[in-house]
Amino acid sequence: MEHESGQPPVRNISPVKETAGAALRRKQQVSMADVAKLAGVSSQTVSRVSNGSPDVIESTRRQVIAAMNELGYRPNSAARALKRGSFRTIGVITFSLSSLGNMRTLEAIALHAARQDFAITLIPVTAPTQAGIQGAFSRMGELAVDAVIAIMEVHLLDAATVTLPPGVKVVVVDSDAGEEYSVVDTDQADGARKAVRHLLDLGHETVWHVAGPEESFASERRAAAWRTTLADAGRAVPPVLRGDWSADSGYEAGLRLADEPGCTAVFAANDHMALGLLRAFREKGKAVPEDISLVGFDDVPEASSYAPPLTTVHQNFADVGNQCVDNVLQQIRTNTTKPGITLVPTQLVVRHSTAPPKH
Amino acid sequence: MEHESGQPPVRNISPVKETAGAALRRKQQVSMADVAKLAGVSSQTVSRVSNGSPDVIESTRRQVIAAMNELGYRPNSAARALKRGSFRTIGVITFSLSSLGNMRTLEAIALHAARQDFAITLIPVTAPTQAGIQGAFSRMGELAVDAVIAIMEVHLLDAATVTLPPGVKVVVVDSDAGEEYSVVDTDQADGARKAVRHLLDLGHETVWHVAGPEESFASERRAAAWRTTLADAGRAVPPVLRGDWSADSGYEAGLRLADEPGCTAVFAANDHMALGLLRAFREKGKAVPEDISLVGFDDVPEASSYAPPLTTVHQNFADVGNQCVDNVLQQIRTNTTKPGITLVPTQLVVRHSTAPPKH
DNA sequence: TTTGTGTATGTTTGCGCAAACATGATTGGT
DNA sequence: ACCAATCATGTTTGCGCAAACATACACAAA
Repeated sequence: MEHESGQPPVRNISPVKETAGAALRRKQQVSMADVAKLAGVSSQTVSRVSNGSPDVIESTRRQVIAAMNELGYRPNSAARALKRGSFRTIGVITFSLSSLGNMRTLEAIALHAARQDFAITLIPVTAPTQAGIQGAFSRMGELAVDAVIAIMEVHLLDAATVTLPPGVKVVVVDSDAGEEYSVVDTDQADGARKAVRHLLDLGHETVWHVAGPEESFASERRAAAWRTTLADAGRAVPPVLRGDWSADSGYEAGLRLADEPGCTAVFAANDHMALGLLRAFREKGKAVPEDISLVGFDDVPEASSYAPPLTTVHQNFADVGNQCVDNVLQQIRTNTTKPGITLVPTQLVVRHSTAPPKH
Repeated sequence: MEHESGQPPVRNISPVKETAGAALRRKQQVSMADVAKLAGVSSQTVSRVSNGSPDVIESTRRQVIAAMNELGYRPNSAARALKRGSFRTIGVITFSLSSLGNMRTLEAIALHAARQDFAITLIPVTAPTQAGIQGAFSRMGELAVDAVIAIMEVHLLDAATVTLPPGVKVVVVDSDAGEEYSVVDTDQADGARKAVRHLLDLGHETVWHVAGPEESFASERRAAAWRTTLADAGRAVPPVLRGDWSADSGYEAGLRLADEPGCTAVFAANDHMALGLLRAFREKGKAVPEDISLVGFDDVPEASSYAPPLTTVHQNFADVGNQCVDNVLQQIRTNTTKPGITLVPTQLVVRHSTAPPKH
C-alpha cells in the first residue's frame, strides 16, 4: 500500500482507532439493539435469529441477517454466558506442555472441542505442587468453564483438596484417580506388555528396562507391566534403570547397560530415552540390533529415522484427546459424573532395532 | 428419572435438561449478594473487597473475606467481563500444534500470560485456508478475547480479509505482515547466516541446503539467508532441495545429496530433516562429519543424542512467546496498535556433525 | 459550636442477552 | 360470521457485577 508523503502513517494503521479507543471498554460495539434498530425489529427477534429459533418468518430473518452483516454484529459471549450460565468452554489444566504426548493430546482436545463448538481455555501449572494445581483449579472456577480436563503425569491430583464449583466436570489424563474421576489414558500396561513379549518372542532370555521418573504414572505402569510380563514368562527381572524421559538420561542409562554382560534386550519407557540409549550403545561399540535389541515407547515421528529405525509402541494421542472431550461433553450434557478409566489401545511398530539374540 | 402420573407430560420431555440446565446456570451459585448478606454488608462492598479496593476498612474486609471463604465464593467472570468489557483473556490461533516450535511458543505464551493473570483461549485452525483462518478469527470475535496471537507459518494471513472486532489487538508469529501487524519471530535470517558461515569458516567450498516447504515463511527466510550468505562470500549457490520438515523428507533429500559428488556441507532447515539426512548418509556410507558436515536448525532437545550429535541453530521459543505476550499486553494497556517486527536472536550450537572438509 | 473535608459504606443503574410473558395478527372450524 | 387456536413478534425482566452517584458519619479547623 503506497502512501504519498503527508499522510500520517498512523492513519495507515487503523483509521478505526478513534472508534476503537472508545471501544476498549465495550469492544463489542455492535449490540443486538443496534441490529434490531437497523432491521426494524425488536432485539428479541434478533436474539431469536441469532440462536436459530424456528419461530422467525423467513423474510424477517433475512432482514435481520442483512442488518447483522452490515453492522458486523457478533454476539457478546460474556452476556450470553452470564445469561445462560455456560461458556461453552472446556478448561485444560496441564503441567509442562513440552512433553510430546501432552502436546499431541492437547491438540486433539482443541480440535475435537472446536468441532463441537467448544473453546479451550488453557491454564498451565508452573510447579507440580499441590498449591500450583489448587491454584489452577481455582482459576478455572473463576473462569466459569463448563468442564475441566487435567493433563498431568503426576500424583498430585488429590481429591480431598481439589474443590471445583459444583457442576463442573473433570476428566483426568494419566492418573489412578479412576475411582473418583473420569480417567482417560493410553493403555500403558498393554503397550509395555507388547514390547516385552516382542523381545521375548524373538528369543531373548530377559529384557532390561529403562524407566521414566517415579512420579509419572505412565512410567510406573509401564515398569509394572514389564515386570509382570517377565515374571509371567518365568524370566529373571533385572534391576530397573531410571531416566527422566530425556535423551540425555537415556544416554547415561545406555552407558551402564552397555557394560552389562548379559544384556541383549532393552525396553525403554519412551523413544527419546531410546535415542539416548542408541547413542550410548554406538559409542560403546554395541551394535543394535545385532548385540542389543531395543524397543521404545511413543512412536515419535522421527523414530523411523533413528539409527537404526526404532521398534516402538505407538501411542494414539489423538484418540486420547478425543475421548477426553467426548467424555466431558457427555458429562455436561447429562449432568452426571462418570468415574472410571477409559483405556486407549497401543500398537507395536516393528522396525529395525530388534532382532533375535546372536549366540 | 421416574414420574408419578399427574405430572404434565411436558415435564417429562426434559427432566434431565432441566436439571442440567439449572446446574449449569447456577454453577456459580454463590453470588456477591449471598456473601454480602452473610457478611452483613452491601454487595458493593463485597465487590470492593473482591477487587482489592483500598477504601474498605480492615475489619469489614475481614468479615467479607470470611464470608467469601465460608460460602466458597468465586467471582463470576462472565458478569465481570460483561461489565468491564474485558475477559483478561488472550486468544491464540494456531495451525498445527504438532510442530515443536509452535508448541514451545504456545507453552511460553500460556505461562507468561498466566503470570500477568491472563488466560489463554486456544483456537486451532484445522485447514490452512483463508476460510479456516477467517473462521478462527471470527470465533475469537465472539469469544470476546482482548487480543489475539496468531501462530502460523503460512502466508494466509491476508489483512484484507481478516476483520477483528475493533479494539482487539493482534500479534503474529512468523509472517511478513509487519507493516500492518505486530510480528514477533525468531531471527531466521541471522540464524541461517550463522549456520552457513560456520560451514564456510570450516573451509567448505559451498553449502547445500535442504529447505522446508515453500508455504513457510520461516523456511523461505532461512533459504534466502543461506543464498545471500553464499553469494556474499562469492560462492556457488547449489540448487535447493526441499522437504516438508519431517525426518522422512530429510531422508529422501539425503539420499540424493549423498550421490552429489561435490557436496561436503549441508544446512538443513530443521533438526528433524537433519536427522533424516543423517540416516540417509549413514546408509549411503557417507560419514558425518568426515565426508559431509551437517548443520540443523531448532536445537531440539534430542539433537545432542543424534549420531553424531548435531551442530544446529538454537531457537529461543520461550523468548518468542514471552515477547508475544508482552507486546500484546502493551497494546491492550495503551490501546494502540504497534506494527513492526520483533526479532529474537538465535545461537549456533556446535556439536559433532561439522568439521573441516577432507579435500 | 458550626462548617468543611474526607472516608467508609450503601443505592441505583445498566452492561448484552434470552427466558418468560404479553400482544397482535392470521388462520380454520363451525 | 364468530371464536379459538396458532403463530410471529414485542415487552419486561434479571443474570452478577462494578461504575457512578448518594449518604452517613468522623474528625479537624474555624
